[in-house]
Amino acid sequence: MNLKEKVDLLKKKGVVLTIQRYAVLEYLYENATHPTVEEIYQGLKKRFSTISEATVYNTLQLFKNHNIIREITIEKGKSHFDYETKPHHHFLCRRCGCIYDIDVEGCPLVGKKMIDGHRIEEVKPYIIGICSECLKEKKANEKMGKQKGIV
Amino acid sequence: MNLKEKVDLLKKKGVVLTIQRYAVLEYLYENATHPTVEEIYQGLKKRFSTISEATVYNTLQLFKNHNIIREITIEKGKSHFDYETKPHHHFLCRRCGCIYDIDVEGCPLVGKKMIDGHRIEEVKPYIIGICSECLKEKKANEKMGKQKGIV
DNA sequence: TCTTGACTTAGAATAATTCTAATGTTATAT
DNA sequence: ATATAACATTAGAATTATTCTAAGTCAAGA
Repeated sequence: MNLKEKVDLLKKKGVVLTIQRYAVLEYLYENATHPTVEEIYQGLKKRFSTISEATVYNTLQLFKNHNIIREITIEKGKSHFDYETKPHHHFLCRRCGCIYDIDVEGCPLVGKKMIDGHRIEEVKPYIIGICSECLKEKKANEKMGKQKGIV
Repeated sequence: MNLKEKVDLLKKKGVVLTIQRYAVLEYLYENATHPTVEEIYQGLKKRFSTISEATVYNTLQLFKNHNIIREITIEKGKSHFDYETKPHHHFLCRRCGCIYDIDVEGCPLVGKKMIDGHRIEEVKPYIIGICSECLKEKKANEKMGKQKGIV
């Protein structure tokens, strides 16, 4: 869904789109890197010097409740936010901290409504490891004999 | 793996099993409810009045690094710990906060080593919703006309 | 214009976790 | 058996992410 469609959807739901709220949504749209609250806050402060962290928190919570964005909490104590709401997996690189979107073919949970008698509302499949970029680097370093292995 | 097997495994790895460390492992073995650090700490304080939260944190970290236990972080800012290390899914009830173990048949990620060029080390599939117990309660309340629906 | 209610702000409060420095314990080599 | 070094534990301080609070700001309708 593009930015305009989400804005229209929010308006239809009766959500007041203040300048700060629009800026948060726009930031997420333009930064598909799954930013944290702090990153969003720092990014917006450049344009809105008086914006407060509480507003960023409130706005993200508001959008989340309207299913306009998704919250990702792979590492404890740090929330990331995703403009994309279609179900997909996330890969966290333990080395560089980057989060990648992953499409897993044939996940039996996608579209499932119930499991073991429990009602499914949301599925958050997180994968943790070392990303392709870091693997490349590791290999290069080993060739040069600089590091014996990062692991 | 039972308690004795894990204790032996730790000893073989050269980990000193102090009385506090053993107590943490035993607590997890006896409480399969995915307790938080606070719950473990409070539980152990009854027997070891001087145990410190830092020790619980350190010990859990130590066990985790040796793949003796697993850490679960579904909700942001709260870690739960699991004695069971075999790959399985977790279901969090948004209403009562309980965490259930789930066996998902045919998950294409189980046993997979690589995805999109990234190296997989751990898979954490979290499912969020309303558990069967809470669904029952909800239904009962609706019948009695007490609540219109909890959602 | 005035009022009302919702939004934003700055800073305080809270909660989970980590750090620190002092103390206690254990294992090893003599 | 003892000294020593290495490691573990403790209590409390510090840090970090998040939420709360109270005051100020803004916008829409009477």
